[in-house]
Amino acid sequence: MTSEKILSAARKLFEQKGYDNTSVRDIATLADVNVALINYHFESKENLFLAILEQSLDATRMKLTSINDGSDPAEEKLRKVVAVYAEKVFSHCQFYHFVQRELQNPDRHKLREHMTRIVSKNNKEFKHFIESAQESKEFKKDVDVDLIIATLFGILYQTTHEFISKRYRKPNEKDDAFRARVEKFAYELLLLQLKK
Amino acid sequence: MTSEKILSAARKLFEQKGYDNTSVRDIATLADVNVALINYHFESKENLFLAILEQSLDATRMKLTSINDGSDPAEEKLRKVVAVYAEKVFSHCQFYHFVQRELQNPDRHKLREHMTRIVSKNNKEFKHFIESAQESKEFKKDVDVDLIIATLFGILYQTTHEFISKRYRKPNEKDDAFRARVEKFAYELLLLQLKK
DNA sequence: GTGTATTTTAAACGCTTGTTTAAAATTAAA
DNA sequence: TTTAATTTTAAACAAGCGTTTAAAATACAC
Repeated sequence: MTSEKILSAARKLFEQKGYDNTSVRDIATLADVNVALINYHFESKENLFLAILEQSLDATRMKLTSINDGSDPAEEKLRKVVAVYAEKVFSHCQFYHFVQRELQNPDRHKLREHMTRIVSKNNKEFKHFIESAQESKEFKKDVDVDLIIATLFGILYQTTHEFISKRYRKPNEKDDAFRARVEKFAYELLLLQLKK
Repeated sequence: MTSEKILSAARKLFEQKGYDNTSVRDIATLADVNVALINYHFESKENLFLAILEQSLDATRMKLTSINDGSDPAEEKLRKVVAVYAEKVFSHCQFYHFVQRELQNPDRHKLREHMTRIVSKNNKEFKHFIESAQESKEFKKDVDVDLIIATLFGILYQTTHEFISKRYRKPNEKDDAFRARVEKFAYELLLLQLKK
């Protein structure tokens, strides 16, 4: 019970403000528990964060695997994969931006190492999807798979920056309309690169 | 003299470690000056950062304007614009990643407001380039200009994440070879979207 | 009900942060 | 050389951080 309260408060705050800007006291206040309980249940702030990250990325990977294992044509699988990532990034954009940024912080060795390990499992699943669609000759072979994956993430992360959302958003465009536009744009751009 | 020493030390550290992870004492040590001199010359850490950001973005904007004012065909201008941004982002990737991230931190109002103002001047210059190439009928009209710009930044930021560089990089690929690959990929992808 | 483990609490610890202070040193002007 | 203004210094300030402690409260087994 206490652990769950801490986890959910911490997830909310990490997503909103990132790791550095979230203090354990913030978390304790929102979770309505004593500060010391965070260290009692999770040993450290770092451990708490890794627990949350692992939960989140595991859920994503399960979705990817299930798409991969399905019998859709590659085009439809691609659409679904893009949708999964768009959902993830748009719903928790600050959190994922933080993950991205923290991954290149040369200081926090341990945190970074652990994060890289978790993240790369998911990337592998994505790459596997494209490569098997290439083997079944649904996608072109002469493409830079890695840079295509980077392009998708790049578009999603870039458009979810709050300031850029406003800038790149059409006037009076609603959140979900904007997300749909980005999703469609990314899907079509990727398909144009991949489809034979 | 002292101001310059502080500026150059601060630029180096902000680029390496971001804003939060750079303390004024770090800066003072590297610049070999007393800590108090930072506040004496720049009033605050925040002001110091903004001074550096402004310098850097002004230089970029000048390059963009000069490309815009040149007489190259739109295709060549695009290649040059991509090169300018690739140079900027690859050479100072941690710094720009931090700027991106900090721009969406809802806490630091003042810093964010000031940064947005500086950044948006540069984005406007970029958009202006594409739109004038559309008017001269060198580029297609029915494209989502904002999302195309977002795509370029997205690719550059994404591929410069240190951990992703390693992941997306071909085995044994050198830094400059990787950058050239990304630059070419981005240029061709954008051209494919824009060219008639 | 008694005794043992687990959980929670308030308080403090040690450290780092950006900034300020007031005196000392340096520079420039008269 | 004297005076005033500028720059540099060491020290301290106040606030925030993650974490630890030792006692109090609660839960659970026998």
